[in-house]
Amino acid sequence: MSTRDRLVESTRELLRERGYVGTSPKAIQQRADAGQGSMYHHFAGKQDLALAAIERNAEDLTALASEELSSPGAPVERIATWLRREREVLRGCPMGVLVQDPEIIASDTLRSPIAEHFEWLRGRLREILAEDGLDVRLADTLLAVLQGGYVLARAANSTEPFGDAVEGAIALLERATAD
Amino acid sequence: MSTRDRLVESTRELLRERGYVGTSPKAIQQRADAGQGSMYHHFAGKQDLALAAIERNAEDLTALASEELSSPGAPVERIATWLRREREVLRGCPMGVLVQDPEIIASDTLRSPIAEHFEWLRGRLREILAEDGLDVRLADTLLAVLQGGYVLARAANSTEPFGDAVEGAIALLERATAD
DNA sequence: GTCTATAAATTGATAGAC
DNA sequence: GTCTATCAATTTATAGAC
Repeated sequence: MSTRDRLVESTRELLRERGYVGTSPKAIQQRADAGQGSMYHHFAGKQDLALAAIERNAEDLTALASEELSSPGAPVERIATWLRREREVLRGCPMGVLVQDPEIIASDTLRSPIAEHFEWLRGRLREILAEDGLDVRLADTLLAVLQGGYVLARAANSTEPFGDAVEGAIALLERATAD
Repeated sequence: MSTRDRLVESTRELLRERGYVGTSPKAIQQRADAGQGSMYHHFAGKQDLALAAIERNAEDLTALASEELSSPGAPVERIATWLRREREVLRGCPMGVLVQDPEIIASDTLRSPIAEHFEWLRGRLREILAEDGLDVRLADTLLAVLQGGYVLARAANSTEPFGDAVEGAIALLERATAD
């Protein structure tokens, strides 16, 4: 992996672990085993690195969700497959955590790619819900269950609330479909 | 308001706006119009202030939810009242945002009061769901919808996803009750 | 491309006078 | 109780040699 790539991967990890405000250029360099000069050669600064990390996050997460949501099966089955994907819940959602960071929210440059990712997911879920004639607002409900599940799990320091939240939502959805 | 109280209120605001990592003692003092010496007289340091702020958050939020969830009306109606309470969505949940902060998650002292608050809410919701014979796991689903709604709203810089998530959840719940 | 030096500002306290 | 001084460490770079 190139120095540049190591810097981006290091930033992705640190953003997830410590947020944007809590991540220092120095920490990024150390984890990437790169020097100060090297980092500033490849990137203009902290924000530039964060942008690259967020864009790579978006690519990865879009690819995963896209595949799950397009698999064969009934609409609700595909949604359940996506919701039940194994996640490192206690580490937080790579995108969701960022949205709580004051400096990311204050910067359209950094917030936009995150907003676009959620917007894409929402659109894809709406299409699938519409196949079954379900209320398309449920796209936001399902996304919220996932993001909120992470929050509850971290508060409790346990993955249990995440699992319960997801299973509860799937059960409600199945009942709504059985008409 | 006493200097001590102003310091706590100042900390509550800053924790919500900027998180724990992003909040400096200096900023707390300036917003509270208190000097350095004054702050360190009343509190042992940043963590001590955060603890006081979190505890006051918990008191306020518990009082609000307690009242809404105990109002007259059917179980699902009471839950809907609580979910539909007007919130300053784009400012984030005073408790939920904190849970994404690396130093709060790393400190049991700071995380515990937050965990207890969610635990209390979960228990209260379970009691209410049980009244209608509903799956008690839905307590976590509903809490997650709320917390996730905040996340989606902040990502989109719009309150719309929050409203859709909540209304979608209420609609599902009403349908599940109509048996 | 990578390295070292330098730096102004901020962070989170402590010390001691009033 | 409140104030000012001081401080070691960190933050986020920039400059310029190699």
